[in-house]
Amino acid sequence: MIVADLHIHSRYSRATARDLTPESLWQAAQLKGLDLLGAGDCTHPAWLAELREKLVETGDGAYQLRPELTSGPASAVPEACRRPVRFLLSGEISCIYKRHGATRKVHLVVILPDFAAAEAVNLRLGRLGNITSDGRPILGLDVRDLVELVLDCSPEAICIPAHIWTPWFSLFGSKSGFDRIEDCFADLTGQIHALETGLSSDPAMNWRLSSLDGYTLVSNSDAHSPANLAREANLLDCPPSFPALAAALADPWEKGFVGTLEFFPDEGKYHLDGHRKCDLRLDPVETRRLNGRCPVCGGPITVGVLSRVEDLADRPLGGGPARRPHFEYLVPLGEVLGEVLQKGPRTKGVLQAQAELTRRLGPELFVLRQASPEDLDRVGGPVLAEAIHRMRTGKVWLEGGYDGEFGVVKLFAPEERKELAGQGRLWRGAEKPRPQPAREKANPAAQAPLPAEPSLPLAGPGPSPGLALNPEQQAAVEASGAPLIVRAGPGSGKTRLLVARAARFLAAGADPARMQLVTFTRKAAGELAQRLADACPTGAAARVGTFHSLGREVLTQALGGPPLVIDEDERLGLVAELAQKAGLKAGELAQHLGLAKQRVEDPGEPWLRPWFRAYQEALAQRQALDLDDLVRQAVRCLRDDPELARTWGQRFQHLLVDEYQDLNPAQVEFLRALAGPQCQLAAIGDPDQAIYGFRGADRRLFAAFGQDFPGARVLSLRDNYRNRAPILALASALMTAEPDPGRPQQIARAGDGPLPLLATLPSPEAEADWVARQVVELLGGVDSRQVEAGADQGHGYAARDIAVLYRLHAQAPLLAEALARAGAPFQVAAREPLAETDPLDFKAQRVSLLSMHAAKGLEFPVVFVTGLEEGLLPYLPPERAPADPAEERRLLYVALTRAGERLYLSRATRRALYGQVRHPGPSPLLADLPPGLWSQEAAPRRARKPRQLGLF
DNA sequence: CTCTCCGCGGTTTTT
DNA sequence: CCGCGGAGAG
Repeated sequence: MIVADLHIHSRYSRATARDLTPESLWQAAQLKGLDLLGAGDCTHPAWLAELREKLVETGDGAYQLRPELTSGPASAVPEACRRPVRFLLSGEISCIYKRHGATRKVHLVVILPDFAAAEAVNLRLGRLGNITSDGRPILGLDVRDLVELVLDCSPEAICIPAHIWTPWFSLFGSKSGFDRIEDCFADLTGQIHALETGLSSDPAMNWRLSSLDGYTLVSNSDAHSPANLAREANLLDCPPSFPALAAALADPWEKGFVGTLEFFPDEGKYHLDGHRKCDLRLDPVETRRLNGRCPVCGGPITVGVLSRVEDLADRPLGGGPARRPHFEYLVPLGEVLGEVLQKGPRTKGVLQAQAELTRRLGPELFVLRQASPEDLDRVGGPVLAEAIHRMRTGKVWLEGGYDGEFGVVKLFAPEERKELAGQGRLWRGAEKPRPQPAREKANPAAQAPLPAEPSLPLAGPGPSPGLALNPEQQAAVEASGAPLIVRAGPGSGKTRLLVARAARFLAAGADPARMQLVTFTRKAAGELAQRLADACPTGAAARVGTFHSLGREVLTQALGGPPLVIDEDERLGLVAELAQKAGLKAGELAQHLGLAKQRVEDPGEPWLRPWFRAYQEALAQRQALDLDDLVRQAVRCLRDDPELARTWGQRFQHLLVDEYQDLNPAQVEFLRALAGPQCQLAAIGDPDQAIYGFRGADRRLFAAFGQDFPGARVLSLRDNYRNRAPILALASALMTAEPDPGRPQQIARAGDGPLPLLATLPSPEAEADWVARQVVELLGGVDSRQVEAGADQGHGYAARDIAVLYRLHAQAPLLAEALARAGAPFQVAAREPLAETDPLDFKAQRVSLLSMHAAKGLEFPVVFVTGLEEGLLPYLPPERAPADPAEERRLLYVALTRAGERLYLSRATRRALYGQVRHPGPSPLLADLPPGLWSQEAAPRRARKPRQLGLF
């Protein structure tokens, strides 16, 4: 018979002992009596490298410590404990993701056959998230997809859902788990053969779910220090190797899975229900009676494992399958000796006694399970013999753990303990106390079965109710007979309106080939096309494209073939050549030429004209155009060729233009040429969200629509369905400083919410830490330490609900580091879209870090807007022209209105930019936010120095 | 062709 | 300050 502990951690995991090395594990395994040990944290590159260096293959599917590492003086193992220790490669991965509308946090233990498999898994995981910052990586990844990935890398790999009942991080957890395994693993459910019951439940509790009958129930220590190894473990009657283990887990009765060594589940941290903060311990019946609400603080009670088992059980107390594996309860030897000696379990006397016992009798598990009463008496004394007898027979006092508080197991009654304390001599030779049996540990769930109350899965927000429109939207959809421009603020249903209008005219018989929707980006075009297809699934789709694609089409006809467009590198090379001749910086010339190209006419600046012409000539020599020319030259061709102008001017019955505030003069000219008298032109946009002036967009064209398209009708959408009232109030207040008679007062239709919060931090590092702390709290904690530190109950937000915005990409690394340290899954929006994405590209379940510009058009329930400082917003580049302050105000407006429910603002009072340390005051834009509309974070706690976790 | 060292420039971004 | 690109060496 061998004893196996398959789930532990290394020193690279959070809150673990620093002395967790392969050598110390080898030593501790022997002192405990383990034959087979999952080495843990195999997803961490540094730990895996260390394992590769220090372990060698045994040749039969396991590893062992290099012989030369077993001889150091520090690794002395008493003769009585010495045994071969086999290692396997194992690890635990934390998945945080949204599924069926609710946030899920599920931990998975993975055991891999060899280093090649571990490295293959790490390569894939490394692309999905940060696996270097924590031995137990936290990934924004559906655990079903993780299983697929692991099996893809290594078909023999063993996947075991970890501590399946803990409320916060598990398959069946009350806080973020599932009710059925199939709901979690879907089509891959069949790949799961074993479940880890965790400290707070024992096999008997699990037997009450007939749905678990087919699974092997395993127990592991989840140790964070060598001392905790084997506090739970598995008994196997098979060789200590990977293939034998895999076979035993898949076919326990035939292949030698014997059973488990267990904590008294009461001792687990989440056995009962309750509130640690409120000092409230409840059993499931009481929780029911209180309707799940804490009578002290009113918050939801943390529902423990016992309750959860009751909820999902379909068998009565004591019920179970016909055939049940063996299991036995243990109390760690340190705790037993602590009671015997009336001292704490980690005190010097206890440690000495423990060392003496293992030296003279054998490993801890032998002492606890197998040593004869006589031997125990001889070495430890009668009190010890009695204590262990009671443990073995289950005659113990139990006080259930709850809400992260460990439970208490006592082998002696209080009055016995008093008696013992008076005796003085407890260790070896102490008198045997009168045995006074305590409550027998028959079954932990000593309560009457509870009436089953179905726990409903959280319903996500329902689908948007078709194309239901408010009266203003309806008017904008119907309007015809004149050019139309609609001013549509954030969250006013801009896209819905465009789609509804197109659908309405298509339904009325408009020719789809003569209807064109125009956007700026291909992404926007794609989304619009999709929405339109959804809205009118039967009819032929209208044309949806970008200004550039439309320009290309015109030019193709004008030139009798598709134009050749030079790519960006080529263009920059060309400009650089010219710049050298001109004695200018390449970047500077490129910018001027680029801006000039936003207009149809050649530039007016005399100094620029020759270079502009030279540039155009160079293009002509190559018979090529640049991207801006697609629109500009199309307009010129339409000007010069009446026949072409007629064709295109008559072509469209409907033109629908998105983001009109971002147009440049060339694009307006283009529209004028395309919108003939028969054409219904409808434009939509929001001049308050015009943030691309720096690349030639001219928001004044929005107001000038009436001049460019005479007889135009102007409408506004006032209802805002996105931003909670306090967020909208703050954003609106920001814009009142820039008066605009045409601006409608938006009406908050999304309901009330918390006030936006501004935090002032001493440094960018502290700011990043603050953001990370808030994120962790919003996620309800990403590890148990945070949960136990009272990281609130969470708010039901998933990582993908949260965005962190900044003015400069240079701010991103610190924020990313802080989130990585905090263990929150995140992604940084790349400046350029990544050329290659992983083929197994899962829907991102991560916090998004992106620039305020990149956030345009997006929305998130929770938004952080960082770096609200003098010099950063509005941005004042050192030694350069300052950014347009009005545009920077609109940029902040865009940023604020990305937030649906919660808005956090932050600034640092020290910031180093380009090597210069500055002490900026608050952004002057903050002065325009009336004090009543936001709250301040009072004296933020100073950031703790983060412990260095990784080497990478 | 590849490596290293030095100097300088360094918002925001789409086609 | 620090990353990238150009230049010069091997």
